[in-house]
Amino acid sequence: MATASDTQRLFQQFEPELLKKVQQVGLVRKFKAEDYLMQTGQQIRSAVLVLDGVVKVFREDDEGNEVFMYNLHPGEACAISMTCAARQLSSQIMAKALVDTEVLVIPVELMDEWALKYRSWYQFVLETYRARFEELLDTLDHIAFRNLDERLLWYLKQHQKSLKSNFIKASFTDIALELNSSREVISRLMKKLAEKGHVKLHKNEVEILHLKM
Amino acid sequence: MATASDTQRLFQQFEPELLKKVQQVGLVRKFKAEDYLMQTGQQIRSAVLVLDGVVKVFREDDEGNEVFMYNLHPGEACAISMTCAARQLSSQIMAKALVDTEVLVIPVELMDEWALKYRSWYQFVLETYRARFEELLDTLDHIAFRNLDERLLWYLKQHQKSLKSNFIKASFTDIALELNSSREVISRLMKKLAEKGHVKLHKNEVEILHLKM
DNA sequence: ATTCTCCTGTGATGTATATCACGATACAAG
DNA sequence: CTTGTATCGTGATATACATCACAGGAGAAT
Repeated sequence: MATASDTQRLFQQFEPELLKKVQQVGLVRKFKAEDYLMQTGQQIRSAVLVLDGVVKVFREDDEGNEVFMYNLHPGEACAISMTCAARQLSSQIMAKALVDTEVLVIPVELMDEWALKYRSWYQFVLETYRARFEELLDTLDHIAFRNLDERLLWYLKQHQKSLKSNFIKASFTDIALELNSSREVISRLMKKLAEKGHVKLHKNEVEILHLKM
Repeated sequence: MATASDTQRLFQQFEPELLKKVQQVGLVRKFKAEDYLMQTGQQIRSAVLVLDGVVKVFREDDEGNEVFMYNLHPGEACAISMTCAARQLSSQIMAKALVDTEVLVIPVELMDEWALKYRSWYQFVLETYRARFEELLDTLDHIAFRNLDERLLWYLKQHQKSLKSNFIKASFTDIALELNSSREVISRLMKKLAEKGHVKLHKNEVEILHLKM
């Protein structure tokens, strides 16, 4: 459970007055692992700041295929929620808690007000955009230029970093869905990684032993 | 050549005072078709607003492969330049004039000042981000989910719309580069499109006759 | 006119990945 | 224990696309 001092630590770049307001008006919402924070088509009415946990942001097409966009961690915010909120638009993306997660919800009306009033809030919004944009570009690079084996490695690294754990609880079917591939292919690639000693395979779980960086 | 009244028309959402300032301090820079406005690694010191022409924004990897991101049109701005400028970072992207182009360059110092002072500037920055982000997501969708034939059609449509012309001056080699494919493959796909009556092929030029939308 | 260079067309072949088909194993529920 | 339901492994085949090899044509330069 995130405390007031956690908030302070995560957003220490905020001016004291802004920080106080954030704590006053921000609504804390909790999500269990696997819960959806946002779904395609859903109306957005507020900005979302992550306090604790990890949120996977991704895109889904008509046939249920998905593309991973990026993970959000404590102290980070969803860029989409910020701009869509500002214009009352509906989201084109999905957001899902990877583990138990807490977020701070800021009503849309305040965002505009704060942007004009607090330099640190404006900077935060801008930095959020810049960071998400760069992550999205990184994802684009991988999809455009890399083969599946490299993308699988990338996937494993991302999860290791985001979850701060060497154990990834996911079936090959899950992983295949995230990478727009198929179970059989993931199975074969994982076997190769296991043979090279990079991972150890368990039922419904991949243990990361050592990934060359 | 873009006039003061063009600027006014393109950015009519700006408050009168802001518009005046933009015209006062904005530096007009002209680029010929094929000129680069920005290259990977280059330091960014200003925001760029497009007044006239079309600017292609794309990414390039180490081996010279590229991914198209989006085109910028009059009244639009480069999101990358905005955030990177704000943090004095270097760009990870390339920007190139597709036709003769005029842009308005705003020094980075003013961006922050204006954001706190003019609501319409802040809105503009936010809207720029939102729009570029969405376009990037669209691109991501195409690369992740579509086959080359669909992506080629998409490419043709984009150019038709951006250039407001049915004639695309580009060799198959150029197009292949933009789509991360190869000349031979584009040649075969174009032949199919020509057989279906969608395009007519000329030397170094593709004429769009009728694209199913 | 000759040569050179760039653009295009096309068959043959290679490679990465998807899909199909099937069997084996593990765990949960009855 | 039995049955059902996910999960995983693996060979065979199919598909999209890249790459190779080569040839013909168009325009620029000499």
